[in-house]
Amino acid sequence: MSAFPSRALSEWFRRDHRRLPWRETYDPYRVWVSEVMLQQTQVETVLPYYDRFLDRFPTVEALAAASEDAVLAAWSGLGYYSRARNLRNAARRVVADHGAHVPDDHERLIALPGIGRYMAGAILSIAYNRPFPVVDGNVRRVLSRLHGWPEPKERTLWDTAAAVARAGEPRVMNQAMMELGATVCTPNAPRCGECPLRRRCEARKTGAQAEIPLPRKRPPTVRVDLHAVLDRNRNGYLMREDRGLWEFPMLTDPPGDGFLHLGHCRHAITHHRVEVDVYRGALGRRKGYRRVRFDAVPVTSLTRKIHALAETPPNQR
DNA sequence: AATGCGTGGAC
DNA sequence: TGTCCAAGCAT
Repeated sequence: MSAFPSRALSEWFRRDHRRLPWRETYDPYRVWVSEVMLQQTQVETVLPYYDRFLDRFPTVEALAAASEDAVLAAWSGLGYYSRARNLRNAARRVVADHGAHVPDDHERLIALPGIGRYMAGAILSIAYNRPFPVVDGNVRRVLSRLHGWPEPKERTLWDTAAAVARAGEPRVMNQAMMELGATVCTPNAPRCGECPLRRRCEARKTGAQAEIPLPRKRPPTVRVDLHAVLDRNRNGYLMREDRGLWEFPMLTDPPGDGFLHLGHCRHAITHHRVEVDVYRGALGRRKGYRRVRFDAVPVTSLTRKIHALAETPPNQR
């Protein structure tokens, strides 16, 4: 077994990595914020949020002192809002229990809400340059192809990633693997000609890049028809707020007379001036209806518009 | 272990 | 236009 080509990889990273705002510092708090934002979220999406969020909450103390509403407002549009609530709660604990110092040991990091094995490894390696592994989707794909594993075991991936982190400067090695997966070893049409690992890559040897790694089995999509209730009263439309997100009440059965199905009323959103009534909790969270898969819901594209409208003060409309 | 979480990009 | 997909964390 030949050694991992750490030199080729680190030199490639130092030369070819994208210059991104969160790569201008190793400040643990900033690294942490970037990792939370980037979780399940693409770089392009995060870009407009990152600096703004840190202007608003420049330190872990500032974040800990902020209200949940203020943090959610800064997160609005990024999705996965429990990330923002966990981040704030974790910041409060860092201030209360660790003297506002982001922990530099695995046990204390992973005990914080919203920090799992990946994020602990990312903070330890990138901020503190300690040799802890990271396995995200990018690393998984790069390692699978490199070693020719169509269905890699988690255990094997983490063990292999740990060896990678130790093969050079941890913050460079880990970021290089993720950057490689994001920019070169992409899911479709990987640019193998530019890859610093190409001479060792098993998938490339056999031309099996497209089959490695195999997609994970997904449960079949269950379709559920949902009806958003568009209840126009004299002040506007009835809406509810679910932890910072505005939406129409939704029912599995068609609403009765006096209500309109949103699906028939798309124009209403853009053709009327919408005033928002806050409708809190009377339907219960998801009670009485189920949302099985988000993209099976026919009102998603409107939710964002509603959210934007709800945030605009009435005197600006 | 299987599932929900929100958004945006690919096709 | 709709449908699928990404891929970390908590539960």
